[in-house]
Amino acid sequence: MGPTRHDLLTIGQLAARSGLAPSALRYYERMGLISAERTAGNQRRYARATLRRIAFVRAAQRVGLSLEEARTALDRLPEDRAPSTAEWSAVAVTWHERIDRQIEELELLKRKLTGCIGCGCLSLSRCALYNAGDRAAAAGPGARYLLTRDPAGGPEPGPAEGTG
Amino acid sequence: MGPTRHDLLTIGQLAARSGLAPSALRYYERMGLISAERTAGNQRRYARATLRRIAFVRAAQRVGLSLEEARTALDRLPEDRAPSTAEWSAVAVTWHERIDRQIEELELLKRKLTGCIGCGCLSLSRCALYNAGDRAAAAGPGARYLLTRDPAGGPEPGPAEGTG
DNA sequence: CTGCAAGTTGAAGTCGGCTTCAGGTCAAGC
DNA sequence: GCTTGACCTGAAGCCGACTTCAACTTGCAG
Repeated sequence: MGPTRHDLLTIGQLAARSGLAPSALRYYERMGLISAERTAGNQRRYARATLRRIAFVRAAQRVGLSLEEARTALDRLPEDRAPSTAEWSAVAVTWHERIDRQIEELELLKRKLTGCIGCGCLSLSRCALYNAGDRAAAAGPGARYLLTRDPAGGPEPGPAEGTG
Repeated sequence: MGPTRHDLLTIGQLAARSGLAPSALRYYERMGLISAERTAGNQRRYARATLRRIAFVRAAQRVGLSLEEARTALDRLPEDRAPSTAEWSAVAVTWHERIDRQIEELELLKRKLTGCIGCGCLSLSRCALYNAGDRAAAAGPGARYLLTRDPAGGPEPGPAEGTG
């Protein structure tokens, strides 16, 4: 028994339940994150499991993954049922590590910043804050930061730290 | 005395010393972050203090500020000399707070993630990770994270990698 | 004086994650 | 059967922080 008609959601219903805009859902579909059946009239109808996939994607984003990375991670989980504890915990542990790394780097930044209060130098060659020689600082065009700002504020992509 | 000719840097020299591309320096100028004198032939010549301004901007970016915010912060520091300890510490304290907030949110996220390992639910309505009711989660389209990704050479950030 | 690297400009392109728009179609209540 | 609102599509726009491009000018070594 596949999903009955009652289990299928229109894009509007899915949008309401997931908190995402219909346009975002269509975008997710283009990105290969979710999929939908179609009615005879070509309208999307989503299975309930789609809600779980969306939950996963949103969680992945919170951890700092791009949609592309989320898609990769998603491919490792079952499509039509809730992941087992083992399956989910494998993912969660990885995410945990990511978060720890991010926190670590922020701690480092904080320490350097504190040092800079003392030195007041702000020179390119000497300032520890500027020269923080960690991966984040040296990271190429792919490097991004996960930054939280006040909701009232505008969007805020991280520094591009591009080296060329 | 003002800067002598020897103290003035071409855009290429400034780029080499700051690690930024010339195009980025021109962009910073358009954004009002730095400025330059011009030669008779209209080429930019930068005072050495510009290096300090750039250092400040890059540091600001690391803390998660946009260039616009960096400009605002920059306006509070002296243009032609190193900031005093008091001046710098006022700025640094603010940045410190930002970092602390970011760390706090990551810690929260981590706790929720840990909880999710136990529950394995990943349901939109119940998953604490998805529903993390803090500002970051609730923030609309403007919400962004400051995410550190591995540079090209680094270890794979692949989710769910070999942790199972 | 010549030759060429390095500089100049404005305009357009890039990336990610969407939103918005225009113009047309579908589903369902009355 | 008609109306209305939800849905469809592809294309374009948006944000920030840049880069890239084309076409042209400067500055300096030889």
